[in-house]
Parts: sequence; structure tokens; C-alpha cells
Amino acid sequence: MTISPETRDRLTASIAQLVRTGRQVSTRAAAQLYGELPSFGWALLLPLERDGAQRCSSLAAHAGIDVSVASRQVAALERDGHVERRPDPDDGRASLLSITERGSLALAATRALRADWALGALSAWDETDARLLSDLLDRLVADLEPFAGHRPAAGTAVPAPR
Amino acid sequence: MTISPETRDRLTASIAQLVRTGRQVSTRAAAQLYGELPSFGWALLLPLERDGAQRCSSLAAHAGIDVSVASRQVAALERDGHVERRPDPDDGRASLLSITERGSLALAATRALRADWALGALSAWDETDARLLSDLLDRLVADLEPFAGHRPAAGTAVPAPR
DNA sequence: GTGACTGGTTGTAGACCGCAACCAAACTGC
DNA sequence: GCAGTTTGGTTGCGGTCTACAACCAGTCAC
Repeated sequence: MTISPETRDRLTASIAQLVRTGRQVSTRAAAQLYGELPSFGWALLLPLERDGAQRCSSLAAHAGIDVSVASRQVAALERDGHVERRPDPDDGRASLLSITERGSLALAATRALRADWALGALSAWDETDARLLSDLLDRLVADLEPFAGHRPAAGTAVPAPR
Repeated sequence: MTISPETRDRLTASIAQLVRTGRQVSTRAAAQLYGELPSFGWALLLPLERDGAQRCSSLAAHAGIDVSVASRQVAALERDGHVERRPDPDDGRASLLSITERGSLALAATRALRADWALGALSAWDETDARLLSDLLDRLVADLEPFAGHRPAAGTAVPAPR
């Protein structure tokens, strides 16, 4: 036995609520969270800045989205000059994407905006609670991951989605 | 000062990750989470079952979506016989929505499916951790709420989204 | 009764998403 | 080296979820 049905319901309700609120915040407080970047800019530019130039498929995997989606988003970022593309020397089919000066600046600006915003939204939190929540969330995400990513492998407890 | 920048970044990253994973789970594990209901069925039928017949606008507010969206979703549920509509005796413009027998059964079936699913996904959790996380999440949602709901009131620290 | 208000519906449009089809480069075997 | 297959990426298309604006009809104030 793991957790009681009541607690399970409460927990799933809390999660659902957070997901919903998160979506709303990200549309309402868009200016504070995105800056001049499009909504997906953060998720794509951050790995580029942190891990250096990489392929479109790598970004897609990292962001947990389909390559086709990443392709379009990257194209948009490239149009806006936040990202630049050069042919991969090791493989003529692929492109290596890297963040531009302009992209770095935009990312930094967005980071600062987010910091300000978080300062207001999380003012009631102290260090230990925040860390505790973060740890628990990471654990939860890790447990949920198998049900999210890569479509269910054959023979798993997870039947085909439809 | 509230929490350190590092912790703040970590926490926001954890939240973003949960939101993303949550979205993926809800598409991948759709069959386990929704049953025969459409994706929005849970959010609408649950309040109807718990609080009894109510108006469309009430459901919308509860679910945190626009009335127009709720109206369409309710129409779909009504077409499928999960919900029925009768004129509000107190106000001829409004309809009172209530869950039907069929809706109740579908909701119960979905609830059972979810219980099974959660049993697997949350098998590593114990009661105290789950409660703790749930409490922290609720607190977080409460702090985020002002930035989510009702468009920013004039004179608030939150400028117009765009 | 006339005018303002309000609950709800519908038209329209935008943001994301994934799948399928496709192109071109790269690898494989012979 | 040349068919046949695999692989990185792009594009076409359709579906879902969302909000806003325009609108209709019933209600309320006076």
C-alpha cells in the first residue's frame, strides 16, 4: 500500500490545479515571462546557451516536443535573429544551431524580467520550503516521466494511447 | 529578501518541467485518464457532481476558462448525454446544468481508471510526502493565482499582457 | 415601456501540437 | 560506384484548446 485514496485525489487535484494555473499565468503575465521572445523562446534558447550549438532534433528531445514543431519554432527564432544556423560539418543533412548575440541579450533580458516577477510572486516563500517543494517536484516529474515521453514501449503496463 | 536566486531558478524550472510533463502525460496516457469522457469532461463533471446543478458561467469560473469555451464544452457533453440542461427557474436566460446518470457512470469509470493509473505512477510515494507536496502545491497555486485569473486590475503591479 | 445590464451562444482567429509525406544527404552491400 | 535503406529536417494538414468580439434574449431599474 502506498498512499490513501483521499491523499491521492488531493495530490492529483493539486497538480491539475498547478498545471491549469501555470498555463493561465503564462498567457496573462506573458510580458513578464517572455520579454521580446516568443513563448517557446526560453525553452529553446536556454539549452543552446548552456550546452552550445546543437541540432534541431536535440532541442526537440530536450523540450519534449516533436521535431516538426521544433523545426518551425527554430525557423521563427532564426527569422528574428535570435538563432543562427550553419551546416553541420559532420553531416550535410543536419544544421547546427547556435544562439546569436541578439538571442543572448534577449535571453538575459527575459531572465531579468522573470527574476523580478518571481520576486513578487514568491515573496511569501522561504529558502527551506522552496527547496523542499523543488525536490518533491523533481521527484514527481521523475516518476511521471515514464508516462510522458517516448510513446509506450511494447509490453509495458502502459497500453497504446488509442 | 526571500529565497536565493539559485533556488528560485531551480523552483521555476521544476514547475515548468511539471507543467510540460503534465501536458505530455495527459496526451499520452489519455485512455487511462479520460476513459470515455472527452479531455475536458473531468473538470466540468466533477463540480457538477460535487456541488449539484449550476450554471455554465459557474463551471467556467471554476475551471478557469472563458465562458465561451465552457459553453462549447458543455454542448459537447450534452450531445453525448453526460449532462442535461433545464431552464433556471430564477432566470429565464440561464440554464441549470446537471450531470446525468450516464455522466455519473462515465465519471466513476474514469475515476477508477485514474486510481489505477495513479497507483502505478505514485507507487514510490508515502503518505506524508504526498501530503506535504500537496500542501506546498496548494500554497504555490494560491500565490500564483493573482497572476493568473481575472485580467490584471488597473493600477496593479502587473501591466497589461500586451 | 425604454434603456442598461447580464447569461449564453456563435463567429473567428491564434497558439501549439503531432502525424504523414516528402526531400536530400549518408550509409550499406554488393 | 550504384541501388536500397536509413536518417535529419521541412512542410502540409488536421485537431485541440483558447480568448475576444458580436450578437440574441431575458431581466432589472426607473
